[in-house]
Amino acid sequence: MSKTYSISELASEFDVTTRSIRFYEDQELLHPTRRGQTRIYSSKDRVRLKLTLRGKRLGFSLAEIRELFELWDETRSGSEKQLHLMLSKINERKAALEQQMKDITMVQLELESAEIRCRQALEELNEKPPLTTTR
Amino acid sequence: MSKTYSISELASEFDVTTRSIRFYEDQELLHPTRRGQTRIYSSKDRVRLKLTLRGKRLGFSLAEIRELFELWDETRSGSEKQLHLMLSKINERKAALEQQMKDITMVQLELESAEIRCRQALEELNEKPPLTTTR
DNA sequence: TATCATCTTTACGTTAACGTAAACTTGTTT
DNA sequence: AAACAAGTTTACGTTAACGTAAAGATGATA
Repeated sequence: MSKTYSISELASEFDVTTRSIRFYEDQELLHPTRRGQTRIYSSKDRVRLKLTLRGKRLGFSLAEIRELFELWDETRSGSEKQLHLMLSKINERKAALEQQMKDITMVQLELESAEIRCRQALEELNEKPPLTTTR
Repeated sequence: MSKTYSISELASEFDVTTRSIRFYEDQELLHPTRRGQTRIYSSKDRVRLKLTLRGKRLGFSLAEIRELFELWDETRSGSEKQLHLMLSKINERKAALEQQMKDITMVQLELESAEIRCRQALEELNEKPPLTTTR
């Protein structure tokens, strides 16, 4: 038997609420088994949770994330058509991520120049201190 | 006088609805002037709209974007305290963006390997075609 | 002058992603 | 046995970011 996790273990490891984890199950992103009425999470579930949170950080909706999971599952034993569909989805995502990279780079540049302007303003404040605080 | 824009000009240029643009004004992200009751957007407003949309693509909330705008405006004639606050905000954002970069890189790698696996599966389908379609 | 196209305000509706509360079961500790 | 911790279901509440009428003002055009 490989390792399993309780809901609160995963919650604290990834710093999310149990409510969220149950919600992700409701949205069919996770499929834990049960012992009695208690949820048991496999390491596959753990990976899925990790991927889910990463996807969220990237701005994907839960529905999109689910779509990707389902596509991938279907692809593992998929027909040629399924495989081509998966490939096109993959390329959609790749294009979106490239756009995001560009956006981030732009904003980083803007932040850089903003920082420089801030530091210059600070220097000027120190070179020409207000009269009330001089001497 | 420098160039001005109507609401629908900006809407079509950036592919957003006029509803959104008015909403951004409601959230104090834009501050167009008026001619009569009609909104007139300056090129500064245009830049702000562009930055707003870019920020959104990066997962910033409108409130966060507004906060950045306000900080920047206050910083242009700011006290030392304001400048330091701005610097720390800038560094917060930089750290968040670096994390996003890492996330994107991870997902890109995963997409790459997924693509490879897809292509291999396709090759295998062609090498070993199902009996029903052979000859 | 009538009809548009474009703009406006007001206001209720919608969706996603949970938060929060209530009431209950199950296993463990005192 | 009583209390406590951790889990459960059910269900209503909340926030952000708009969508979607409805009803009216304004200037240009047929």
